[in-house]
Amino acid sequence: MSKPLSHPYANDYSYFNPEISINSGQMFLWEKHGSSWYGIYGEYVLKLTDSRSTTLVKKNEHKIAHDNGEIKFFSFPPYPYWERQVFRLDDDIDEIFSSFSNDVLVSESISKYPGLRLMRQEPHQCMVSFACASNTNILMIRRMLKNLCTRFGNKITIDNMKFFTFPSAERLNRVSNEELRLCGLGYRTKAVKAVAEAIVNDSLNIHSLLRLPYDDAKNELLKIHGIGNKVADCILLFSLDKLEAFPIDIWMARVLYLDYRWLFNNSNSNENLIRNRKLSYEKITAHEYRILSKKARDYFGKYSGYAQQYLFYNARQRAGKKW
DNA sequence: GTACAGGCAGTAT
DNA sequence: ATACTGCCTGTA
Repeated sequence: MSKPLSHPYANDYSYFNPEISINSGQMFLWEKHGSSWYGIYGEYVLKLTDSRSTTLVKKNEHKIAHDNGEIKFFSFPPYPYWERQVFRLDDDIDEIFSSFSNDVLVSESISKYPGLRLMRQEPHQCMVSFACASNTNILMIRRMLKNLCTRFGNKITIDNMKFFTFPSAERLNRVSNEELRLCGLGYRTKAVKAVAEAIVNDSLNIHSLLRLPYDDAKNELLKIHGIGNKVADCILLFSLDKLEAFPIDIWMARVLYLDYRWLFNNSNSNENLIRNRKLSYEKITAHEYRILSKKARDYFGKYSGYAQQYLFYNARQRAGKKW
């Protein structure tokens, strides 16, 4: 599944920072207890303990998937070397970073937030998560997803704490719309149901989506009710290995309009687009999305998604947001 | 009360 | 093709 680690930091986990990566808004179901993070990854509960800040690492009855020096990685059930998969340690981070060396803001953000990385999510969970993400805020998304897990997931006790795995597509597809709605999904109920149904009847096949090129995979996703441009790009970037995806939410639109205005100065029609925008609080139209997306992806290149993550995090920090 | 939050689909131009 | 509008829900 994962390539062997070949870059210079292959055995040095200090170059990525789980704390900042988990907290950068791309993931929803991770919680910190003590010096450990616990994350829901489909049917798994992942745990990492940063023993750099503590002298004692608590031994427990769960299988140690991997123990690599300063940060210890566990999972239940066992999932050996999940950190390589989830934290994308198979990416050539030096090549990725150097591809942005001409861009001041991304380069600054890379050195300003050391250890921030993209994370690779479980695809079904990622699809449902972002199907819940339209027109709401991150706290609400977390709540909806936690509700889905506690109602329909499996309970696993770790370190005397209860965790609930993410409900499978089969399970969600069997659940009635009324039951789903009780999780606080509102009108997103239909979207979640559509995702679950598409996976169960195989009109969405994760294996083939992984193999398809970006555009084709995106077109498949867009056929699902509740999945539009932004949600599709999030799914492609965060779970289907399409690093050229560049999700544009309201925050990224602000970044593009404020910090990358010059990108749109070439053509007159794009000038109008910018001038007509009152300020950066309007919702993004489909037309706008297409133009912004093309410009950004042409400019940032095949690792656009990484640039997006740094710019997004920087914009949120700049605004003093704490999720 | 009412504005707002990591968009989207349906409908009208 | 592009623009306009309503929408679940909880919080400020």
